Amino acid sequence: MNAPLEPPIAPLSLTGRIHRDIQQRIVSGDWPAGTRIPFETELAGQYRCSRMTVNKALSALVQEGLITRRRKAGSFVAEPKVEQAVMEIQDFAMEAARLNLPYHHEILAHSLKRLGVAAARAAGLPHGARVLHVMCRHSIGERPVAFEDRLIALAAVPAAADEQFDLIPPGTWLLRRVPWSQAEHTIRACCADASLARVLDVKPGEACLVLHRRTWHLGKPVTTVDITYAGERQHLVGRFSP
Amino acid sequence: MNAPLEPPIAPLSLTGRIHRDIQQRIVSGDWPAGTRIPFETELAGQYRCSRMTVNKALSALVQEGLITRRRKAGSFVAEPKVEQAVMEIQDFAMEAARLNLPYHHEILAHSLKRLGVAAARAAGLPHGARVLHVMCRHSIGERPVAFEDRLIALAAVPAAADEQFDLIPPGTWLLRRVPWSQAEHTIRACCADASLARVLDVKPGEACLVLHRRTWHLGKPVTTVDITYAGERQHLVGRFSP
DNA sequence: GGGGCGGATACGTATAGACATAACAGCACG
DNA sequence: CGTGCTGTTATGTCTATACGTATCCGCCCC
Repeated sequence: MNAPLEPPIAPLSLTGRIHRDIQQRIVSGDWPAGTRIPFETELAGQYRCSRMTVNKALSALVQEGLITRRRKAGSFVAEPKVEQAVMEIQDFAMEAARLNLPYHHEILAHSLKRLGVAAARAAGLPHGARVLHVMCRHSIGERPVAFEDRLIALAAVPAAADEQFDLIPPGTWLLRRVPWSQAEHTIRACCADASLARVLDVKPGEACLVLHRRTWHLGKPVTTVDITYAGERQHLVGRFSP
Repeated sequence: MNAPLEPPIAPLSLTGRIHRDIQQRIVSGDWPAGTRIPFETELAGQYRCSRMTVNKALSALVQEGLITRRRKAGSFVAEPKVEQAVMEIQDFAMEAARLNLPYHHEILAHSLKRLGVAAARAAGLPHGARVLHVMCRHSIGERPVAFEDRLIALAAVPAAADEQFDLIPPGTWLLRRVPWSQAEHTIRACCADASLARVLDVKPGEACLVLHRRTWHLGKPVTTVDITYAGERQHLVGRFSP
């Protein structure tokens, strides 16, 4: 069922054509939300194919959230879930490569500790949990672009205790080694205080973007990170379709 | 094929079980990226079902981006596209309902105009295009939560010219009436200047989150909006899985 | 008039079989 | 030695059929 996702150079399969035709009529506004689309049997007649072929196309549209289906009632164009957007979080190294500038990071702090009560609650970890605390600055060219403040739960990632992160930044290291099954993002704005301003080379009081991310694996916390982007030089971008 | 997305209260179909089993092994890290998953015929044997049944489950996994398939070679666990996150943008009215507080909005400005050169470029519209310019404040309870500054291209949405937006805020109105096929988000931080501080009831200089969204329909711009969230009271949250 | 019942309907799921196609592997021939 | 042919294999696609099941709609009876 990946045909409709690929460039339509290859001659589309029948299922793919049905899928594309209906998708076009929906996104073009031809069939607004709530429209009842033809029954499986009707479509099967129109395309001179079996009901299963139509069914595969419609099932794919359900999976994409474009239609909903009810027994006996029929298939209907779904309400657009516009409030969901695919947000692409920047990878600093990639961003630097795109700008043709060198990327580097510096480890500012690196310590093993046990969490106090307040810190444990903030991180969603049990009181006294052993964690690795890493602080790190990312730079593109000569300008700092972000400050990263991260806790890694050693219960979930024991190997992190032996890692210095001097060659690979902690985010990249974790992505490569640890699977994750759930995550949560929070994005907010804050004003840079004196120490943050110094680290990021911005004026004190300048607005910064803070991305807070918590990651779990099979219900157990893996890592908690605050990434503070340097002032108005940085922003997050996302492009998406319904 | 929507079974695996629903709560598993209903007894899962065979296709759904195969789907879930494989999905679990992938997200659990049991089968890391690149692992070849059993052939369709093998799985059909294991589950004592026909190849079509397995095929439907695997097709759904392809659509979700969890696996890739190559003829003759087999099916493989895909590289995780971790940098994609589903970001849920808050709907003010819904947020207010959740807090059991009244929501209301006020139209602060409402004018028909033609775009100057600079404004047209910023909005991605042709110079001289007729637009509706609306500014609006959203409040939950008695506190303002966001300031909305929106341009609506009348070429794409002629009906907007006759709408006062006094009952329905412009964002909601557009969502209900106009289909869209592409959008772009930019999130950045800014410091509130004097007028913004007054509108949002925050201290001048306080950091605010700005969500800039441009929407197209069939390649033609529909609307451009800046939503400025009131200081540190507001933030964006997203929860997601690989 | 209204409430319950049953039939018709449209989707949900699964089967078995068929042929097409891409790709790999091994063999043979130049 | 490498190049091309061919057979095997796994997926891709489609058909025809079957039965389950939720739901709608209209009929009938009270």
